[in-house]
Amino acid sequence: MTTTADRAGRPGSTEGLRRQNTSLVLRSLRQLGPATRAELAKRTGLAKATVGVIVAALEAADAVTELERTGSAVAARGRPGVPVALSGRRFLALGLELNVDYVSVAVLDLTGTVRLSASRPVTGPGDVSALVALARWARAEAVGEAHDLVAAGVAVPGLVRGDNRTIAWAPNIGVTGESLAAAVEDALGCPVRVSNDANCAAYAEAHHGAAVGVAHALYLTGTVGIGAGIVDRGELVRGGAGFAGEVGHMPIGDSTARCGCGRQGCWEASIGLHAVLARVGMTEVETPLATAALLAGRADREPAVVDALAEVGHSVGLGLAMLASVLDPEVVVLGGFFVPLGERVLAPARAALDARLAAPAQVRPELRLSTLGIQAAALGAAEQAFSRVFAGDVELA
Amino acid sequence: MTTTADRAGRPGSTEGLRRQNTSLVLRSLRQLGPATRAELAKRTGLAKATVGVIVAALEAADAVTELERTGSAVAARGRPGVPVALSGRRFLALGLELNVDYVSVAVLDLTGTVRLSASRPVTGPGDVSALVALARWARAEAVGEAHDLVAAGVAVPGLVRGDNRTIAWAPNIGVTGESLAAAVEDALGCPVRVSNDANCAAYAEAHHGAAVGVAHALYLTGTVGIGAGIVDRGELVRGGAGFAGEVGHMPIGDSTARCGCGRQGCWEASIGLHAVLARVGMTEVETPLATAALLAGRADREPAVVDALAEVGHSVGLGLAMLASVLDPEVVVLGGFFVPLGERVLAPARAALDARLAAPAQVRPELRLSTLGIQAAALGAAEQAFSRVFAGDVELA
DNA sequence: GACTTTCGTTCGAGTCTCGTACTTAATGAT
DNA sequence: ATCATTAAGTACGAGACTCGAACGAAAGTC
Repeated sequence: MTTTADRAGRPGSTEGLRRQNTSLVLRSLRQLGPATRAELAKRTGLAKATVGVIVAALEAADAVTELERTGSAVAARGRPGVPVALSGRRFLALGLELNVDYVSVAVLDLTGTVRLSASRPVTGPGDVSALVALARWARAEAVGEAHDLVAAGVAVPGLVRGDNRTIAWAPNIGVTGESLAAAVEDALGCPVRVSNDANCAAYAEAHHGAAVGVAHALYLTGTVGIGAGIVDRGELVRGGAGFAGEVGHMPIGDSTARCGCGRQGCWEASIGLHAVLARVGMTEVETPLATAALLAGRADREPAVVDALAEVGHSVGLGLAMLASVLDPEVVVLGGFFVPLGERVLAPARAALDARLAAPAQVRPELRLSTLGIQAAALGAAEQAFSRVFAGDVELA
Repeated sequence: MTTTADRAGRPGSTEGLRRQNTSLVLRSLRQLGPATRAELAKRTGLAKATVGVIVAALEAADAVTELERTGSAVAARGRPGVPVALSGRRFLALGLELNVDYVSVAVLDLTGTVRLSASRPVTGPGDVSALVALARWARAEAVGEAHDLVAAGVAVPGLVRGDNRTIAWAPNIGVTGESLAAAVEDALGCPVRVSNDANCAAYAEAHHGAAVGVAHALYLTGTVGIGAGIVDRGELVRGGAGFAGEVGHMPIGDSTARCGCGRQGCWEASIGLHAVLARVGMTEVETPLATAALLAGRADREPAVVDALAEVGHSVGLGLAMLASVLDPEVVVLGGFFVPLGERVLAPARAALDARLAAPAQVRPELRLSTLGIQAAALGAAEQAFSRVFAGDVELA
């Protein structure tokens, strides 16, 4: 059992202090954009001299670069400062996703720019060798000899333990244990962390997508199953074993609906892809997203489909009401097959949510659609790989 | 809107480093008990010399004391060390609870010992002057001139904003805004933080009660309403506005049950005190706890009551299944009127929970009864007041 | 061209942690 | 009894870091 003693328990040396302040500068540059040293001092509260030293070290490590002074700048009074920005020249992070019908990869640089992003369909579920091949290809393509790969992350649809390594249960891809982490580590030669796909996607939306800068966000993904990722105070809520966010089998919606898990009344059985298709008498095509796009097309012509989607939206809203009561997020992002369905699901979900808000003082969380699409999980995995840098746990040198 | 930039954003000086390491030593003493300087060095990873300096400073501030060498110690080889322990001599924290039918107070010293604990019934709901009087009395009684009051906390049944000051909505006590915080601050002359009562109780259980040392715990309180407190990684999950844990009005259980809030199907309408009493045809006596004790007595004689409580337990389990899916706690603590009802509710709740666990890999969270009773919230408020000390945010001097 | 304003750096002072060496206090062997 | 051994706690100097003040540099303004 995890105890509170684990947490926050490392001794701090002066070197640690340096890392801490360095990460403060890095975060400031990442979140608030380029700035002169003087501006950075104001932003961070550090002394001008300290910022100077830190920036010099970062510059030497090729983590930041001085920008050309923009001629269009407002003519200020004194000596103009030279803006410093994060540099994408050296440090990269890599994110992978191993899913049922595809594998994908994203490479991110320190500035947050996506350097490479690709998906490939796979024939069988849980094709680890395809993932490793994709990883190797991405490494050769985007990283090469000129860059340093800081770390990598792998997103999987399944339960991953709190060690960010061990897959406890992932029936859809049929991979368990630490073998996946080991295989990818071997292929890339850098530290690898495995995470749940919804958690990764949530992290991605909170850093790049529809919920940028939001500290308390909830991400709901719809594929065949339903999964959630929870961001509280900017950090993922993982739970005791690392299994938080497994919302697909909560008893919500139609209590008679049979679920693939063998029980009745699971949320997934009301709003999962198969449930939606059953409602409108449609069969699945290649991917959930393609299927949903087709469905959205039909909704333009058939009022019955609109009604069916409204019912789905209602169940979505009911579940979100539950989650909002528990977690009080500022923004809820819907991903997966919900994106093509758009307002047809969102609007009734909002209505159901409004009807279910606990207190007058409580504000309905904003419902948004994912902007990252299928790349969300891989992107989030990459961003998570950088998180240790921005947290000051690891040094750029 | 809160953004991620708020978090973790203070610059670190060498002085801050010192505070950080000092808090590391304090936490080690609090969680793992007294230890010699050498043992502390091993526990924390700090150098022996550093621990010596830190302990000397803490001793000078009367925050720790050297213990008499226990004669019964195993005869070790070299020079025996002198154990150092947290001292209760100087620093105290005070916790208050303002509730519908009572106010209560708890005073805690640095060692975690409860120095004073008292409850008083009040005539009208939200009797702020009674709370202030109790606070003054406790200050005179337990703090006096000999001690330093580090900080205080107030627990209230209602929605408190993330600033830990502003009450946004608390219909049961009819107090809103910052007036309560100001009144208590004025009476005590130390910083005051206001929090939700369930959050405080959860914090108390995680530090003193049924979930000591558990990093991921969920607390469920039953009074007239139902509320939850969420502990993740040892810290309270507050949500965007600070309203996380408002689980009473989630749509769970009997979907036709009418709730006091005007809607149907709220969890509270199935497992709240009034719902339970209605099931067995009983009326409320003075307090929820007394009522539940009476009810437990009836259950010894009347099988129908046992059945009714089993139904309640089932609904409790259903809701906990939901919460466990979302949050994955290691331990769930039930408080309030659930305590007297004990296994009569717990056992069916466990059964319902087992039937609803999402994945085979998922372990059912342990269900326990609160051990702190009515004092939980006040105790948690006091403990929270100390949290800034143990986090290294504030110095003992 | 002198003045003002602001940026970035230099430098010395002050803190803090750390490793080493040293002193102290106990046990166990001779 | 005496001395080696073992381990705890302390003293001290080295090294790292941040900070404020002072200073030089690079603009615009009068």
